[in-house]
Amino acid sequence: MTAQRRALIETIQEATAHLDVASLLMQAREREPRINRATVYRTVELLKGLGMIDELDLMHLNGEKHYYEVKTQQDHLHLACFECGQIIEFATPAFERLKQEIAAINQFAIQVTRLEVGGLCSSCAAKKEKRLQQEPKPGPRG
Amino acid sequence: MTAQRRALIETIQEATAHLDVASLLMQAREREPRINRATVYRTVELLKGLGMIDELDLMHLNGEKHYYEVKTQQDHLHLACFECGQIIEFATPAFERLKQEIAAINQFAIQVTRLEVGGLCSSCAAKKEKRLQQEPKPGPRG
DNA sequence: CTCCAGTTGCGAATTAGTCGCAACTATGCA
DNA sequence: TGCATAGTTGCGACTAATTCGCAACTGGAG
Ligand SMILES: [Mn+2]
Ligand SMILES: [Mn+2]
Ligand SMILES: [Zn+2]
Ligand SMILES: [Zn+2]
Repeated sequence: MTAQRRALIETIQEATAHLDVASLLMQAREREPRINRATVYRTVELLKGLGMIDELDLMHLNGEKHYYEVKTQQDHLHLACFECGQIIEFATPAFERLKQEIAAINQFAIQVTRLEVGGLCSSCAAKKEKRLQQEPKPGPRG
Repeated sequence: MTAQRRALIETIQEATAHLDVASLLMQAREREPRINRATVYRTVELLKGLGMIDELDLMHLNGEKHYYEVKTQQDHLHLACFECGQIIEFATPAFERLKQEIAAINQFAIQVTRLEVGGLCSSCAAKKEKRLQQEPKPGPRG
């Protein structure tokens, strides 16, 4: 257990947002300035393997980065709004049941699950609805 | 509708495996040699936006690429075995119900869903089980 | 047949992620 | 305490994935 790993783990655990590698590096450096980018990548792989963190795409709303978050007791899924970029987190027993069904039917020993949903949040859907009413003839780009 | 787009769409539709951009480019070139890598990226973005294809990570078992497949009537999920690399596809009404619940509770207009699961397939789980029995004291890398 | 909005190829640029290796350090042991 | 060393790190160069600007091209409407 090195100072670098401690800083990275604490940063992820106390983070309020989903962190990509660049943000993770910057924030971890506030705790421990001697951290290198390569160490972040290596540690993230390590923690993924240990099942301590999950990796997310968040629908690639902001480029091709990956995001990381602590793995908590109950898995949650992520809803990403294509319009406003908002990320909604959501957990439900139905998801837990689905995982059990997947494991049972396929005889598969689940270690990680990742459910990401893209679409429009309620307010953005409402805005788009209103726009369509005002402009009944759709333009060439919908 | 250009020859390039036609070739790319047909290639994805008739593909038997999940295609990354490099494979997609190679296979599409067999139909239409005048295709450039940039066009593949641009077309893939287009088709994603139109909801004609889905993008997958497949747990990044083979590097950081993304994979593409035609979007069919019923969404299916992907199970990736960390040991042998096998990808299992699976569809179930429970997943469809979960999506409806997500949309209803969050008032979210779903356009894309992506459920990926990582773990061990049944045969790899059995092998690991046997290995543990023969070697009761676990090594430092479990 | 003409025209042009939209698409493409090209090649360079950017960005994310990886790697080899020498220097360093946590940790178990004398 | 100090030593040995397995494992970790920083560095910097590298690879791979993706994006971009722009001039040339083309599908298809008229
Ligand atoms: Mn989250
Ligand atoms: Mn990804
Ligand atoms: Zn929104
Ligand atoms: Zn397997």
